[in-house]
This record gives sequence, structure tokens and C-alpha cells, in this order.
Amino acid sequence: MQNRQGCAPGQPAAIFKTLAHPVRIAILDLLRHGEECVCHMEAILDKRQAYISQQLAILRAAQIIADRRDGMNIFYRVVRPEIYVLLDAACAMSTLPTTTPSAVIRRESCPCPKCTPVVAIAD
Amino acid sequence: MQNRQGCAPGQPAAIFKTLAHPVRIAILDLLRHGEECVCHMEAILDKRQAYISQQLAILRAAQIIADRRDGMNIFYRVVRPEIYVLLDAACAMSTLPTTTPSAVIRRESCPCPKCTPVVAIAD
DNA sequence: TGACAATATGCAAGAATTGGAATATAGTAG
DNA sequence: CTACTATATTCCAATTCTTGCATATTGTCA
Repeated sequence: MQNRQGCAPGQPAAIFKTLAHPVRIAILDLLRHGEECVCHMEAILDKRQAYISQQLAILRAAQIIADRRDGMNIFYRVVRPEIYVLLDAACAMSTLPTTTPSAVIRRESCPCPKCTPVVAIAD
Repeated sequence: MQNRQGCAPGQPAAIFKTLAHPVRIAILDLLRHGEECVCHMEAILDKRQAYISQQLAILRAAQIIADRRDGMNIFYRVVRPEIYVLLDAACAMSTLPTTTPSAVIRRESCPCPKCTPVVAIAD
């Protein structure tokens, strides 16, 4: 079963999993300005180099960032700017208080399969 | 250190973690139409009731959904519609091919702390 | 009240993730 | 070629996540 214009539910979960880490988010935030070298991230994030490199490897495997060598340093940059739509939306949700509006659709009867054939509702 | 209009990097990570699960995403997709009862989700997602209930509990703890009792059934609804911005964006990223444009900002010298004071770059 | 239906919760074993330490790789300067 | 610098990878123990099973809770109906 597919949904959202043919996007299997497994794929977005993978993206969310990649982003579900404070350090990886911090790295992506650093890269908003443009590319940045590893040693710089190391200094700003105050984490050990090997650790930063691990997180970079995860982001790189997810094809969110790419690297470029310049002399002795390696510079990382974001190759999927759309990622910032996700970051900004998540951040907005974090700060906003829980608004409880939402369209509550009332139904006469229970929509469970005992009342209504599943296929009809699953669409 | 804060970023993105005062949003600590830990908060978005928590939201992403909550969404980093295929079944929870599938549940939220079900709730796009409006509220839905648990037994219905059970039938559509083809998972055991206890399992669905566990995932619902996680989404409820994250204050993304809320419940309402109606007779013998309990209906869940989304109370943070902004969540669909995240889902749609993640889905769009999943389907699109990896475009590798991105603004590559070249610099004369290495921006690492040995070349430039960290405070100046961290802004 | 008692039986039942719908949903929630606690527990546990296995799987995956986290982050530290050591080490490997690759490019550079001399 | 050699030493050095920047970055990457591998290994590992502790923690956390996953998900099935059993059971508890809560409301309904007779």
C-alpha cells in the first residue's frame, strides 16, 4: 500500500532517522552558510574529530552532504537544500505551544472493518 | 549555543526520532482524512492491536495526536497539522533523485580555528 | 453487578544506535 | 622517501529501540 503520491512509508522514516540526532542537526546548521571544513566543525561543536567524522559519514551515506578536498582540508557542503525545509519545520514545531485545533471529523458509526469494508476506506 | 531563531538542536531531533518509524508514519497518514478508531488502524495496517496501541502511545506522548472516546471506540486525531509539512517534505526528498547543485562557497583560506577565531565564524 | 469488547500497559529478548578509543588512510611539505 | 597533518574507519561496551506476548484497564450492555 502506498500513500502520498506514491511514496512508500519506509523512505521518509529513513530520512527522519538520519536527522534524529542533535549533532547531525548541528552539523547541517553549520552548513547553512556554505561549506565548512571538518576541523572547523570540530572546534565549533566541541566534539572529537573521529566522532564528527562518524556523523559526517552517516550524512554522506544518506546523500545529504558531499565533500570536496582543498589542500589539506576537506570541505563538506549540503547537496539537498530541501533538508532545511525539514529542519525549519521541526524547529518551528519545537518552539510553538501545543495548539489543539485540528479538524475533528465526527462520524455516525464506527468506521472499523466490522461496520465498513476496509477497502472502501483504505481507498 | 542556539541556532535557528533560538531553537536548541535537541528539540528537532526529538521530533525526527518520533517520526523515524514506518508504522508511526503510516498512522499519521491514516489520520490525514480526519480521526480514526484504533480497530480501523489495526485492520488497515495489518498489525496487532497491542502494537498499534504502543505506537499511538508514543505519538500521544509527543503530543502529535490526541484521543477521544465515542461509545466503545477511541478515536485518534492529529493535533499538530504542521506534522504533515514534515511528512510531505520527507516524502518529496525520498522520491526526488539526488540533485547535486548546492551553493559551493569557495574560500581563500581554511576557516578552521587556526586561521580564523572560532567566535567570529560561529557568529 | 457480571460478562464482554476495545484499548492500554508491562515485560523481555533481540536488534540497532551511541559515542569513546585506537588505528588506518591519504594528501602534503621538506 | 619520510615525517606530519587532516580525516576516516574499525572495534567495542553501554544504552536505547523494537516488537511479540501476556495481562491490565476502562467503558458498555444486559
